[in-house]
Amino acid sequence: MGGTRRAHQKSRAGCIECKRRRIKCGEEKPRCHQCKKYDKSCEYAGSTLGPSTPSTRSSVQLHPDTEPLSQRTSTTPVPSISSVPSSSAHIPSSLFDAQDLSLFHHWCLTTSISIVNTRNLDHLWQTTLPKIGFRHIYVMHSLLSLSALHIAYLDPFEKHSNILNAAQHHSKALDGFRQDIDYISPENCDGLFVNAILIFLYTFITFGKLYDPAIDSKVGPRILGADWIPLMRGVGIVLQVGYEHITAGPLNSLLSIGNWMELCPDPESDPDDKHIVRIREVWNQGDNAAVYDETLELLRKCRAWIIQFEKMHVEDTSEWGHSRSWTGPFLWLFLAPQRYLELLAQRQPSALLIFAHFGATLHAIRQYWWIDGCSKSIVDVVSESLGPYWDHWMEWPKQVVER
DNA sequence: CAATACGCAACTCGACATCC
DNA sequence: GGATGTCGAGTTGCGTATTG
Repeated sequence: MGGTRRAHQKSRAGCIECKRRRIKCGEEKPRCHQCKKYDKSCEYAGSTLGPSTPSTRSSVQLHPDTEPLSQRTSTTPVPSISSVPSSSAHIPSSLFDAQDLSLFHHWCLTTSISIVNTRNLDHLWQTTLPKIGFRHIYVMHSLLSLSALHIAYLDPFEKHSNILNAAQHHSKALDGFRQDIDYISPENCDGLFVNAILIFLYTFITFGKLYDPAIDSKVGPRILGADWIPLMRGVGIVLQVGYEHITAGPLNSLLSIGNWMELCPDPESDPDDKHIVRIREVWNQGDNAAVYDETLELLRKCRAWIIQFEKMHVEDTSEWGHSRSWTGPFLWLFLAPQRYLELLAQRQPSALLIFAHFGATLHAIRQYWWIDGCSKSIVDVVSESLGPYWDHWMEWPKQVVER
């Protein structure tokens, strides 16, 4: 005791173990010096820890009523699980507030089995994903955000507050994703991959039926890729590094692409194929024609993929493991050429037109609640962006989404 | 004696006030 | 409006007591 203390530089993002032990963390990644020295598992919080978030040492975070949900905005850091470590062994239960636990309960009982609603795959959403969520807190945030959106979808009276709550969790899920993607390893590639899918679902849901102009004034840019195009690149990086590990693990079934490679667009089984094919006239021989042609062929394939499941008998889909029609949009978005996504971001008319036809294609799988309303939003936003000059080419997508 | 626990000084940073 | 200062809540990690 006595004397002056040694001056020191404070870190702001030390690892969970060093914080718990109240010792200096050098923040080396993937393992800090202290954790290496004492052979501890070194985990960094999956979300940004705002300077004003309550101390992780105090256990006062079980306080659902201290801040009305309606006052929670994306710029107001929500106390509670923002600093939960990514290891289940280190999650103090007091860091979850009662509302989060309620959302988790809803995920396990209801939302998880509503995503694809197929017996063979429900287990993955209901059990495997929460397990990954215990290891990677950003995945847990994603699960909670989808759960909140699902409640908002089911109960219009609770819509506004649940959408706000979902936005909070989504923002933390994104923060964690951004942090972890710089350190892809066998330990986190499952978490990163599954989080990308969940973030994607979130994006779809929020510009579908649950779109709320009071909360989100920039739906147009979001629908046209402001959110999901950068995410697409992230998924590509995760799969480049972790593909073998993911396919060898519990998420294997999410990566299985069945007969996609052999699938051929078939005008006979798709009566609307002519509407898709005809938009080639728009870019015929012009700049980027090859990119648009390739993207359009992928879209036709995506339609063939969805249609084959519509026509399958239940016993056939069970042979497949489950109906995979819901994966169609993901496959198209993921396989679309990078150049196409750039052209879409630039709002080139041909790219927008293809995207509107993709929107119309989504209409075929609107039985999934998370896609309900997306097709109309996409077509509306594209139509507004293109203007009346393109109405002739937008006729069919507009018709489809009004059905 | 090394590892762990934790009191509390030092520090950070947002909010607000004041001045230019 | 921007720059600067002050305040105080919250966070970090030094240094020491305790434990095995």
